[in-house]
Amino acid sequence: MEEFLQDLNESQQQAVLYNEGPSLVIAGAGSGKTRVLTYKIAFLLESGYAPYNILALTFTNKAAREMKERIASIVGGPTAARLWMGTFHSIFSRILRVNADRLGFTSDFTIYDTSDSRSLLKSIIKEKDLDDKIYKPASVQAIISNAKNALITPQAYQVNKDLVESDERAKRPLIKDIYQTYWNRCQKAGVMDFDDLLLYTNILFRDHPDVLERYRQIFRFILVDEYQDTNFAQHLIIHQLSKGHNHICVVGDDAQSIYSFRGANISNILNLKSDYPGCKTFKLERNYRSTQNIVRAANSLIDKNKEQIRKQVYSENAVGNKIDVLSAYSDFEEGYMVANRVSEMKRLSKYAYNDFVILYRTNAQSRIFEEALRKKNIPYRIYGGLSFYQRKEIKDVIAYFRLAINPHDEEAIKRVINYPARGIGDTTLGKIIECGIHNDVSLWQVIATPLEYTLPVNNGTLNKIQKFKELIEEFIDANNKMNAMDIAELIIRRSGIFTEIYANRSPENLSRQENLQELMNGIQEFCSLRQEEGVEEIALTDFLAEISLATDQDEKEDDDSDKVTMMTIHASKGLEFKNVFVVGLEEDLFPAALSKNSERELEEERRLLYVAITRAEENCALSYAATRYRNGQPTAMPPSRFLKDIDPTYLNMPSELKSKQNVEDSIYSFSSRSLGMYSSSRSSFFKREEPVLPSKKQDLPLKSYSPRLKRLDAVNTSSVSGGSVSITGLDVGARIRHDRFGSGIVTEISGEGDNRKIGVEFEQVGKKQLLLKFAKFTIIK
DNA sequence: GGCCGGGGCATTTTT
DNA sequence: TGCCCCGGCC
Repeated sequence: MEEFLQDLNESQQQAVLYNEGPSLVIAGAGSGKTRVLTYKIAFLLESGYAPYNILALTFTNKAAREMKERIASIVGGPTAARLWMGTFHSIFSRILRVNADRLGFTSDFTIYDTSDSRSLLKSIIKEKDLDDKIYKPASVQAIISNAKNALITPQAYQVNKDLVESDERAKRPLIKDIYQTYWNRCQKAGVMDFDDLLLYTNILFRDHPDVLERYRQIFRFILVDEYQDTNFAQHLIIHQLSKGHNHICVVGDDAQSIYSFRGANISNILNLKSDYPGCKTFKLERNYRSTQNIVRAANSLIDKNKEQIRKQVYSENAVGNKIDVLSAYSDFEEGYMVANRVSEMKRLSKYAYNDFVILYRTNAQSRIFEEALRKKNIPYRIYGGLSFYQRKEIKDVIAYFRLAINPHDEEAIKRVINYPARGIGDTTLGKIIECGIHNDVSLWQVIATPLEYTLPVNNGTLNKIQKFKELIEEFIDANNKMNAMDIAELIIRRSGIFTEIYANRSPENLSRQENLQELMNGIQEFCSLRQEEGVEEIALTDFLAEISLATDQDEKEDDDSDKVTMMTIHASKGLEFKNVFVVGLEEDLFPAALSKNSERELEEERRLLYVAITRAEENCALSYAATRYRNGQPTAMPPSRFLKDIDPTYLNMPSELKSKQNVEDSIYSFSSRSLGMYSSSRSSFFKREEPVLPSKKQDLPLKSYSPRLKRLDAVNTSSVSGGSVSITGLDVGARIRHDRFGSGIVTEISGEGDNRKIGVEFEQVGKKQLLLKFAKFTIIK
């Protein structure tokens, strides 16, 4: 440990060593926050805490994975693996599964992602004959999500005057009913959405003190990363768990709180002291990332925010260049200026394309930079877009997986009841849904026993439904007997998806085939990882539990080619680049027009720019355009007010801005749904009488899975090599090249027909099993 | 079921 | 200006 401490500066050391009571570590940008967190955990382990007594929460899978790896390198893999480390959602979904019976769920509940819940809301709105122009699914979803994050159940919502009146004012009085219906439907279907995972955890702890007490005993030390991004539900879970021992350390930076629109509440960190009396604050103020000019410029900007914890972030790196402010006539020209600068800088210095990032406020801005870079032959990559698990073909397969585990899952049923086409169209589905609502049962119950619920369909349809039911039952049955890999295969084959997707070699199908292959590789990798950890039988449930909470946010590690990066500022949090371009610094774009309603949101926009600037290690440039195509129209754009917020000492201003003051001193109007709207019900949450949910007796042992699925490739490459057709010349000893795994030697061949697989010893990645049906590789000799 | 065209729309998106 | 969704049509 001694030698580790030498890696830390004074304030980092203090933060690591103080563990007697609650502490808050304010970690300025680039101040070595992760290092403190990892060393602190290592230190706790050394001071006698068992790994399974430490709970360490992060917001992203990626952060959890990285921290786990770093801790493993200090204390060893097996110890690190026993830590309770993961995202809020993954850790508490594990806890919910173990205690599901207390909440009227089974441990097999499935998880709705954002699009599932939106789709359910859509159908509810339709069923209620409401106008979806007024009850926009997305807005309704946001309102419900906010309510859940504030721990307001439908019952509580209905009696909450503020909320009900606010909805009435907005001419949407029925939101409370939609919420109630949505809630009931999720229960019937045995599913939870992302927000439910946190809300039900709170309900579990509130209504079952014995459970809370048990976890208080287990989690003897709690650490939370990125605390500025916690919402009320998360805050309360932590508060409940740490009550008593108060061994809690939260790390964060209020200046980097940029997710309030997702429910994050900056006051959680600002007011931490009142929640944890005696809380010690440590400030990590030395920035190791950026030049002095960049740090000072960023400081001068964030200084304009009222709501913040004051700190003195400083750098002892070189003074560095001033921040360039680039003024363009048009968005078009802005693209060219940036592209030109990239090539100039690359030519004049030793920079690689990887050293550059273009950060924008909205995804729509990327186009123009793409064009400009392409014209100059500058390679680039764009982050954001459809994640792997959101691709249609993947969602389809996963819907079947979900049904094998939880056939009541409504959205999964809707998705695949007629995919591949089996003659159960919208009309029939509509009847099934109606019948389910009428009898207060799940769709699956109607499908399983249509006669019992007098489903009004003809015999032909009844037959088709029967077939579908048998199919799903086959999967359920198989799921009880087979491991993840085998059942995944079975599902893909028996559902008809295989036939569908491998029917022809159209480009779309080829891409689907690749994605399907990728999914199988993902399961494969998941299984082999788990096997390495000594788990023999890997159930599909475990895989599903993992990927339901996986997003594709992780960066593309296997693409190490030299490219300029483009992404939104939000996506850039936590990353660093030598050279940063922050583009589109214009009023109504950055700050966004909608954020000008309130000072709060404006401050968040300012923090967003702070985050953007502090990504830079060596150079930073801010650009704006005087005109920009917006909604088809060329629009005059005044420069962003934020340009005035930065101390000009650290800027190279264009002469134009120096002379005339066209940054308007605008009058903002404050309005509408302020952040306080949910506050009235919050504090009383733990006292409120809630209808106790019916409980079912079912107890499952805690499954010990460690979430770490290696990232799947989300990018469509167009290379295709047919391994699925002919396998002549493929024998033990043959040398093959695989798209992903590189080259290797075939060491064994096994299985028959569709099950035929080969074992390959790859040079880079070691031994892998490949299903011939799916594997794409070429035989080299 | 798939294709086409019109209309509405257009912040950010850790799980 | 583009994109996405829906409705109408084959």
